[in-house]
Amino acid sequence: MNRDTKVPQPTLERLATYLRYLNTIADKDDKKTISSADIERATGINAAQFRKDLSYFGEFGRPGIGYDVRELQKHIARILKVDEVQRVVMVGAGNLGLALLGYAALRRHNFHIVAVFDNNPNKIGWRRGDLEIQDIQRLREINESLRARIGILTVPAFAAQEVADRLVEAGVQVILNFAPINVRVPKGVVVRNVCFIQELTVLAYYLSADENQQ
Amino acid sequence: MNRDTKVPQPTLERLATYLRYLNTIADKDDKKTISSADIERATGINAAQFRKDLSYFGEFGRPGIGYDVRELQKHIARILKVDEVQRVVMVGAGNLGLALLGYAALRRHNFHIVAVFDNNPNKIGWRRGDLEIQDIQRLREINESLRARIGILTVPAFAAQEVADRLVEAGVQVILNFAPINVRVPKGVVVRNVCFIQELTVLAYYLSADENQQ
DNA sequence: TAGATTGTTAATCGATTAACAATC
DNA sequence: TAGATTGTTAATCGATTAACAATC
Repeated sequence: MNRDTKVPQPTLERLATYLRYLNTIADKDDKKTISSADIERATGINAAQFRKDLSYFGEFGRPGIGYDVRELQKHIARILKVDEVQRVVMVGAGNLGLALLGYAALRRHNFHIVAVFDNNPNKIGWRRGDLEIQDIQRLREINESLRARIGILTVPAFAAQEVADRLVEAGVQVILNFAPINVRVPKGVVVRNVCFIQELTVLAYYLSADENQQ
Repeated sequence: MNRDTKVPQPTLERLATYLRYLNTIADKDDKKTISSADIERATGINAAQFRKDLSYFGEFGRPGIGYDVRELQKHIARILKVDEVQRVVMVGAGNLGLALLGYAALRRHNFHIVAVFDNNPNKIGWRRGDLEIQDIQRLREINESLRARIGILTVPAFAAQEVADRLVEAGVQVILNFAPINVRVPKGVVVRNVCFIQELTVLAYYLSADENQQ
């Protein structure tokens, strides 16, 4: 065990990967038990790495046997706090925001979008499923009762910082930011950025040199 | 300089970040020149890190002076191969795919989506802007003339592997995968995964312990 | 008991950063 | 010349992985 050591970011990302994999096999329950070597085969992540990652949180396996699939699944879900519903507020009801609203997998993974905000008067009042797009001005007020602690930011870059400030003010503790800009937040608030363009840009580097011809 | 050493993945990601920042300041041309210390202030990335990152590709600055903003911008764009139009094919015309099609920033960054495919007969034939959704069966044939080398995968997880195979077969060299699954590809093909759920899951870890109350 | 597999320590690897001579 | 800032080397830091005693 390893408590009080800060958990490395890559460990958390891998935990999410293990969990995703466990989710896919937990239903077809041909296998009750799984070894770190199995995990390596399935995910490509080194078996020792897997054991080390878990060691930050406790001992979940049995020497000679392996790990009980269901149990491990529950443990990791618990560690990552996705074992119960997490309420999410979204700001930005553009193309991307609306697409995310329609993304059923979110709810399946316990992330429930409980409110959507925008500043465009033409959009405010629209319904989308069982949600009504609300005025961003009312974010704080409305989240007082909703108490969502996760925010999703799908506004244009120029508006991102201001909206991030509002989210923090409304009690949001972690933010998933789709705007291509680094927002500043107070200590204690965690931001992760998702940026397609950046991903595509990294990929473009790997294109072979002969660009347009061939 | 550092040629022939393999460029670390984090370096490429940071290059994309520098470029994004340079893009934002290149227009307001109050500053002609920028130092690594300026970069650190703006992006949070260590100044030595910045200089080291560039050193993999050449010498772009002048001691005592710094870097010419425009020049540096051009150099990095060139390194990342985003200095000219890159054609992109997309497979999967669901919520997410259609949202990406409407994402103007893509084109602004030289990524041109030149074709969209789906396997749903109800969708095939639809128009979206100047693109018509085409039958996935025709991917290879159509890309023979389009010669896109970047693929975007926005299909459900269960279909992702098969579609990835088709993309590779059609000459795609790099894939941006939005499906929550690790697709296997031949050596030489590069895949990057974008997975909201995974990002949200990592974020959930950082939520303070008292979950639903308060 | 013999075989399998864990959890953890120690060794390795790679990435980050400080320091500084070179140079504008 | 003095001050600023680069490019690169060397030191530091942290993450990955191999090895193995403990244990089912």
